[in-house]
Amino acid sequence: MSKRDRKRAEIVGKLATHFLEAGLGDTGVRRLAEVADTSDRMLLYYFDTKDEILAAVLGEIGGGFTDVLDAVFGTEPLRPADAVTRIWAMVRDEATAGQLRLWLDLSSRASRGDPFFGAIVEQMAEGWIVWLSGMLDEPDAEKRPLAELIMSAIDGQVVLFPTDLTKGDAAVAKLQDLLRDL
Amino acid sequence: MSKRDRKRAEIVGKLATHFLEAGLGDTGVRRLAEVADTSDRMLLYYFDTKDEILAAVLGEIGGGFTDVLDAVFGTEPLRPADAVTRIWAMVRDEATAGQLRLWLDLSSRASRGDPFFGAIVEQMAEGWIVWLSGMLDEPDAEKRPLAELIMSAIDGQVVLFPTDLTKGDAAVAKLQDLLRDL
DNA sequence: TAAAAAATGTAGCATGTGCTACATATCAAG
DNA sequence: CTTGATATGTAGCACATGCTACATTTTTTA
Repeated sequence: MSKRDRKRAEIVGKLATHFLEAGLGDTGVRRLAEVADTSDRMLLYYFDTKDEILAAVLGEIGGGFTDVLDAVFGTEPLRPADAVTRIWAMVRDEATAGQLRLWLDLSSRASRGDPFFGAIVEQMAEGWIVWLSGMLDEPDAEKRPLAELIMSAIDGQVVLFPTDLTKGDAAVAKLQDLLRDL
Repeated sequence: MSKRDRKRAEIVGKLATHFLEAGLGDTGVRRLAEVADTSDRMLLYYFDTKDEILAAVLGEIGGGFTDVLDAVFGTEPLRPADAVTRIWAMVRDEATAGQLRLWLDLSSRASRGDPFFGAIVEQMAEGWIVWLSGMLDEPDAEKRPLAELIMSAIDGQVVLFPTDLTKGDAAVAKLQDLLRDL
């Protein structure tokens, strides 16, 4: 691995950690440089453009995310209601909150028409959905719509109650009720 | 009402309309001035600061929001699956898309801890939920959790598929399936 | 060890931002 | 009509943005 590649990986790692903790926030190159313990000059030496930096970092976050999921969950099949229990517990956990905040940030930028963020969100959403639908103990034809419903209901809590996720408990419980009859 | 107050109201009105149609987007003073048919010089003559402008506009939007909902829908009771049909149609409509985009914007800012945006989102979320639960033809105890679930599932589509809401059709259909057995 | 290549610092450009100083124009009150 | 307040245009400041030109140091290679 060339020095360039190592440096890029190091920078991406530091920025990914920071974004997960602090949300997307200020993405100015001078600020990114601070976070990565280098100078803006060097950032733009190792990367061609600011967008390339963000793409690399968000790609890393998106890619590493399903690993996290696999680590937190097993890979054994789950009944839908149980999957909801697990995912909701994870989302409610403060350690995961940064990722959700980040997700909201990305989506809102994507929905403003920014094609760069649009592509990233699409990729991440697909990752979540494929992962979850693979775990569901249901007929194949039902897996994907169910996974999409569960993911959207969970994400919806973040939109609806961004300042206090506990308010989402009732809706999630209701979803589990409905899913238990499957 | 002084001329100053009238001018302020006029500006706030134009900006609110624009934000509801186009999302928060570019909030630079020069752009806001264009939208409000005036100059940046005049915007900052009638308002002390850019933040004061945004506060006034978002306050206006938050306050008048349930009126918009009542105007679009009637007030007759609906079975949950039918409510989903109507709301989803409304959200899928391009004319409403801006409101959702705006909501996403506000939520993402709120989730970063900004108390001003937090309050607005809370107000809007509560408005939607109360409005929807009032329309549901269900036992009282079930109304609110159901309304929250429906709203969150719909909002979740916007987070999951910000660039192409049609992808949310399958999940919404699944939700309707589950609700039909109630 | 000399030459070539890679890495890094310094300074700055062009554009965009929120906001303001200053000069005028318009209008109401005496 | 004069005068003072209100309203509006023109120009620009100070700072932030992504990015780059140029010089210099450090490392690699022959």
